[in-house]
Amino acid sequence: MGKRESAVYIISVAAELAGVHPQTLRIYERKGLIEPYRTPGGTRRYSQDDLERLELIQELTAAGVNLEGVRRILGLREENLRLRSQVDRMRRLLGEAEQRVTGHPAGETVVHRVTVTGRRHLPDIRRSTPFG
Amino acid sequence: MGKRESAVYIISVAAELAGVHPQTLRIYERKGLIEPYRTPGGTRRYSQDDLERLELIQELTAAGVNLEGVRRILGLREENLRLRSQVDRMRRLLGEAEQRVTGHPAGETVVHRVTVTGRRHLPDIRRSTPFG
DNA sequence: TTGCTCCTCACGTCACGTGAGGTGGC
DNA sequence: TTGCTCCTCACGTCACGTGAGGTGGC
Repeated sequence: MGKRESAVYIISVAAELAGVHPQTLRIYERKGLIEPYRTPGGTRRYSQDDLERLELIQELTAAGVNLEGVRRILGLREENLRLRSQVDRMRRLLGEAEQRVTGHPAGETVVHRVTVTGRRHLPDIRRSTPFG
Repeated sequence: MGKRESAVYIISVAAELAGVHPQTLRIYERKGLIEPYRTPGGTRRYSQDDLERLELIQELTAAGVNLEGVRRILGLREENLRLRSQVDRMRRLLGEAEQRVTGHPAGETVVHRVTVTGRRHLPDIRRSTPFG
């Protein structure tokens, strides 16, 4: 969060863009929700990523989540995204592995074949619904 | 939550076991954190699963998360656990698929082989750290 | 100097836990 | 009847956002 080059917004601008009080941004930082880059002089600089994170924070607090809740939810969401992309990657690898065995491209049938051979169900990721 | 047979604790007992006020349990229910079984007469009955969920809720509120935050965190955690077990299952399937190709059991080298053939990294699940 | 930054302290509002008060069925 | 249940309403505390007040560097 807050790479030197991309951190371009001073706190008043970031606050205006996010629609919050500058002091609110300082509170968010103290509570560990966001960590803007600091210039050598000690002033905060917010990046575009920071602004997107602020938008998420706004959504959650508007929905009634307090700051400690927001902090944990952001962490869990990140972890969740990591796990999702990992599942996607492994699903692709399984398709490729099957193709090497059968000699033709993987389709829906591949999932079935792998399932049968492996004696296990391959769960449908589309079932997992994102939260909040 | 709250299967008929396993829901054995009346609210006063559940509250005592969870270390909270009975009225607090009613609040948790109104906020959608927990849903005990109801007898035909309309009284609440809590199961062992409910009590474990209450313990989680206690941990989170003690850490300063408010009830809307708890509600979402519990949902995200569940989803997270589902994703983790899905990754585990697919990892096992990949090992089995590789064994069929190479003719010998999968080990650390299998991960490497699959990675090379698939031109992608197989992320290490042990990297993903559980949250709060 | 002006307008920003930094910080801390104080107030108002709201969420939530506790408790009281009044009801009804085993 | 006693002790539980159900519900709603009220109060106290705390978190958080807003704002003021005083500082210092471009």
